[in-house]
Amino acid sequence: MPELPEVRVVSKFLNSTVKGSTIKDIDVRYKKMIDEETKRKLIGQKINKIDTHGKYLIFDLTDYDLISHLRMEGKYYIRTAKEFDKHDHIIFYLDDKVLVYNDVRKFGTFDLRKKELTYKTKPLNKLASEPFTIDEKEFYENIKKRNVPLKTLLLNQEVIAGIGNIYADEILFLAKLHPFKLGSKTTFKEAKEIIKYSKDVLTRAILKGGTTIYSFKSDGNVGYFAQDLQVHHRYNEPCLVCGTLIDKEKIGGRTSYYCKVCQRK
DNA sequence: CCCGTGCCCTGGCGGC
DNA sequence: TGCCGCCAGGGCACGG
Repeated sequence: MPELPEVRVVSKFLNSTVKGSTIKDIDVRYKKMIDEETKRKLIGQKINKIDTHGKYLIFDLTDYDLISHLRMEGKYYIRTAKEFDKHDHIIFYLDDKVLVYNDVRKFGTFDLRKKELTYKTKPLNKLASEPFTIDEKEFYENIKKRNVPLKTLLLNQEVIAGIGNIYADEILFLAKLHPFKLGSKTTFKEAKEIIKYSKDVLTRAILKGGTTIYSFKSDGNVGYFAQDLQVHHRYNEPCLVCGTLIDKEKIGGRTSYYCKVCQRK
């Protein structure tokens, strides 16, 4: 599931392949994904660049911003084969190549906004800052008043942007904080540790091309951060710090992995 | 306002 | 081998 590092990798790929291209036509093969009016507005738009915010990709077009969220399995690739894959849902016919959006689960979303409304309307209006730019004090005050587990707060994009299930587990493990620890019980020092390790993990993941678990691929190449994961998906394997077997539990509906000895409540 | 639950969707896997 | 049921996951609507 693409999180901030994977989305950065995808945007780098898109900037290197479709920046400067113009959308000549679009084939919407899964109608629910892009409506007719949006499709009409997109045709003729030039792609100036592709930005990211958290897990969102933002195509900076001539008159609009196209906000793309990959959710679990969305991916972009430049079409080379003649045949479609059954999960190719949107085909962007650019002036010089064909860009394909492929998504097995069909969970990905597209939102088109006039530029002045991009950050004033859904889905970006309530989005928090990324760990790299978030104000520590503000983050602390925010989680301090919440009676919910840290794991849930890290996954809340209105609290901090870009962290998903995999990196949330890694961050809490490195910060030695129990995923069930409540935001309200967290100290300023601990909040700062969370930010510090968020930046650390995400930066290292970006450098490795992201994490490839399940079926995430940016452009046919895999990311290599999976081998660096210290707790996620390591149920019943020894903790790399103390040897205790890693626990697995659902928190807020999300499977969470943690070391009950190293991570304090 | 705050928090928890269920839904969207499909492939993969365990169980029989 | 085949089929069924369940699980995975991000964000949002909805309900208490």
